Amino acid sequence: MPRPLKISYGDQKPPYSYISLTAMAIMHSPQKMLPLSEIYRFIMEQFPYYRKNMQKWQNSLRHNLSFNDCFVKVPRSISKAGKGSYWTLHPKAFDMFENGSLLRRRKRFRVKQLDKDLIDNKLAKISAYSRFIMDKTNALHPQWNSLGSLNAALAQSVISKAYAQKKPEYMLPSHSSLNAFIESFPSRPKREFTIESLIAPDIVTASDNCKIQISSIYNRNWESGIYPDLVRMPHFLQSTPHYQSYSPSVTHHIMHSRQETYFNNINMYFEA
DNA sequence: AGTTGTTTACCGATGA
DNA sequence: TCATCGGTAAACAACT
Ligand SMILES: [Mg+2]
Repeated sequence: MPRPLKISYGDQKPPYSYISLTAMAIMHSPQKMLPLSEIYRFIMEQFPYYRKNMQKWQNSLRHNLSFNDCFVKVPRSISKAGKGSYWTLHPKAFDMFENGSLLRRRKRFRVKQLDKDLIDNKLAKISAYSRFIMDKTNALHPQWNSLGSLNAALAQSVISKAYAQKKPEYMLPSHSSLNAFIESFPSRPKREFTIESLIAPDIVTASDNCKIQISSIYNRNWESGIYPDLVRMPHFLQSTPHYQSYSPSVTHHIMHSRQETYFNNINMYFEA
């Protein structure tokens, strides 16, 4: 990663690309991830050049965050307030700026298309799983699917009570067996070379009111300390017909990666 | 209304 | 030289 600079560039433009500057900010943060506003702050504090024309270079920086695979979003935990996601580096991009920090890298970091296909498959399974959950919820409590004015707290208590009583129709696989359970769902066929499928956004519609979008992928271990504060896979009981956002986690292994654990962070939106 | 994030497009710079 | 990397502008969706 680019070095911290004791050198002051004054009003001169520092010899770093936006990618370098962003990586610098991220690597200097305690948890190796920052919200967008903190990336701004770091750059402006370190380099006076960027205290002017903020709308322009911040637009460029946002473009870099989205465009480059080396930057991935990490969803905020529900407990933490905040506007956007955290941004971190893809673990395989951590040594991207090994030899100094030049304006231009040898190669632009890209995630293998095969990996993206793997994510797509997993996403389809999770989508099917969420549909299963939604259908099951609707079957058990069809009245909850009717419009709006449901008492979410009441629904929560009803279901958590049934769950505590271990009523079989309410039970879900434990978290430890969840991955296998999700894996048992069918995946989507390979992406076809039609215009529509190539143009289609990476959003899979599980059911009418459930959208799932890949938020980030990374491969840190639980022990690495950088692991974000994720929320466990929610009970289907939590998916009341109110707008909610979850960050379920799913593990899978990718070929040639030995001890690394890949995590998909996926935002699921349920709306009434 | 301002922020955050995605995407397309164009062009200059740069490295192999 | 040529493929690609980086900077910039801009349209736009979605969220707070
Ligand atoms: Mg990205």
